[in-house]
Amino acid sequence: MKTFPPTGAETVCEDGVWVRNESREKHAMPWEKTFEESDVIEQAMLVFWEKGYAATSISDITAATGIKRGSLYNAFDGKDDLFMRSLLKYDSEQRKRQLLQLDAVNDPREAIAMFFDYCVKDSLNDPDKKGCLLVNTALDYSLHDDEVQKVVSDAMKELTTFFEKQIKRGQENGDIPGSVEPRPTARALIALLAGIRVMGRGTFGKTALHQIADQAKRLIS
Amino acid sequence: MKTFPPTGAETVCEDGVWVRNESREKHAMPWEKTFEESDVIEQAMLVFWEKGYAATSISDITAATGIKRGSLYNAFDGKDDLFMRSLLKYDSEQRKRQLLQLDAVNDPREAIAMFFDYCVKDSLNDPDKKGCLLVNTALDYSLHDDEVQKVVSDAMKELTTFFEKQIKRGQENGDIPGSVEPRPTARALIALLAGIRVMGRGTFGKTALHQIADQAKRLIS
DNA sequence: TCTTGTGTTGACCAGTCGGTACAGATTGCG
DNA sequence: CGCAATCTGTACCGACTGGTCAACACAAGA
Repeated sequence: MKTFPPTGAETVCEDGVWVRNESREKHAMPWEKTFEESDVIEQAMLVFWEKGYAATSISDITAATGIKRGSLYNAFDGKDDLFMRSLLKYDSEQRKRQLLQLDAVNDPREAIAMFFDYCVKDSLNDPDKKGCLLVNTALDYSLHDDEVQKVVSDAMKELTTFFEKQIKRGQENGDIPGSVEPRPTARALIALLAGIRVMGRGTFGKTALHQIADQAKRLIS
Repeated sequence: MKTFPPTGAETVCEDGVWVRNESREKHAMPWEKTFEESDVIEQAMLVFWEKGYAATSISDITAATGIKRGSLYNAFDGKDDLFMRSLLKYDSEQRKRQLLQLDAVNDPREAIAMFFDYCVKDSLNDPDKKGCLLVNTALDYSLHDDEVQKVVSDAMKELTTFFEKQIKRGQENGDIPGSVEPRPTARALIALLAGIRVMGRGTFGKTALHQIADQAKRLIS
C-alpha cells in the first residue's frame, strides 16, 4: 500500500506521518517543488505590473524568479495562466485587503479620503512607478480573454459598491450632503482613482496628484 | 548641371520646372515614393492606438498599410520613429484640433462640458474601443524614451492650462463659483478624462461613462 | 537494489521579432 | 545608350518568442 503526500509540495514525511514541511530538511523530496508557487506568482506579478502583459516575456519571469524554464512550465500552464494568477493575487492581496481595512473605518468620508491618500502616497513612494495592476489591465481590456476581463470588471464593480455604500452611510449620519448622488459619484471616484494611477506613472508629480485627491474629497462635500 | 527634386517625394518635373505633384502622373518617378508618408503614419497610428506599442509589430503595420518591409524602413527609421510620428500626428490632429474648436466656444462651462461629452460619445462610438492614444501612452510612461515622455507631459500640461483658463474665465463672468480652485480642479478634470478613457475601453458601459461626465460638470459648480 | 513517481534541467522547436542588404525596376538627363 | 538617383520587393540576419521534451536526480517503498 502506498503512502503518498496528500498535496505534494507542502508536506513531508516525518516519523511515518505526513506533516507540514517547515523547511527543516536539507534535501527536498523528489515530489516536492524546490520553490513555493506563491513566491513565483509574486515575482511574476511584479514584472507584469511594471512592464505590462505584452512587454513581459517568459524569460523576464525566469530571470526574476531564478526558476528554470522547464520547471515553470511544469508548475504553470503558460504566460496567460501566470498572468491570471498574478492578477488574482493582486486583486485579493492589494484591493480586497485594502477594502476590508477601510470597511472598518467608522467615518465614511474619512474612509474615502484615506483611500485616495493611500493611492497618492503609494504612487509617489513606488520608485518603479508601477501604478495599479487592475487599472493597467483595464486599459488593455480588449486584449485579454473573458476571464481576465471578468476579474477587472468585478473588481471595479466591488470598488463602486464600496464607494456607494460609504456615501450612503455618510448621508445617513449627515456627514455627506443628500445632493450627492451615490452611484454616479462612486463611479466618478473610480475614474479619479484610475486617473491618479495613470498620471502617477510619470506624467504628473506630487503636487498634482495631491490636488486630484483633494478634489475627490470635494466631490463628496 | 543637375536638376533634382528639392524634397524628393512631393515634387514632379513639369515643363522643366519643379512643381508640387498633384498625382496627375500614371507612373511615379523613380525618386517618388508610391505612397504618402502621412497615410502610412495614419495607419500605423491606428494600430499603435488599438494594440499599444509593445503588442504592435512591424508586420502589423506592413499588413495595415500594404507597404513592404523594405519600403517602410527606407522611409522611416524604425518602430520608435513610427510611434513618435504617430503620437505627434494624434496629438496635433486630435487633441490640438479639439482644443482649438473649444477655445472658440464662448461659455466656459459649456466648453468643458462639451469636451467631456465628446470624450464619452467618442469612447462609446468606437467599435475598437481604442481609448485615447495619449492616455494609453501615459500609462506606459516609463517604457518610452524622453522624447515620447515629453510629448505626453506637454499635452497634459496644455490640457491642464486649457481647463484652468476656462475655469478662470467662468469665474470672471460669474458662471463658476469662486470657491472652485482653478488649477487643482483642472488637474482633477484631467484625471476624470483619463479615467473615462481607461474605463471606456471596456470596463464601464454607457451609463457609467455618462455619469462620470456629469460629475465632472458638478466639479465646476 | 530496483522500481516508481516526481521535479529539475538544458537543449530544442517552429515561428516571430526588429532591422538590414541587395538586386531589380524605373525614368530624367547627358 | 548608359549613368545617376531613388524607391520596391524579397531574402535574410541574429536574437528572441512562447512552449515542448526527454534525460536525469532523487528518495520512499518494496
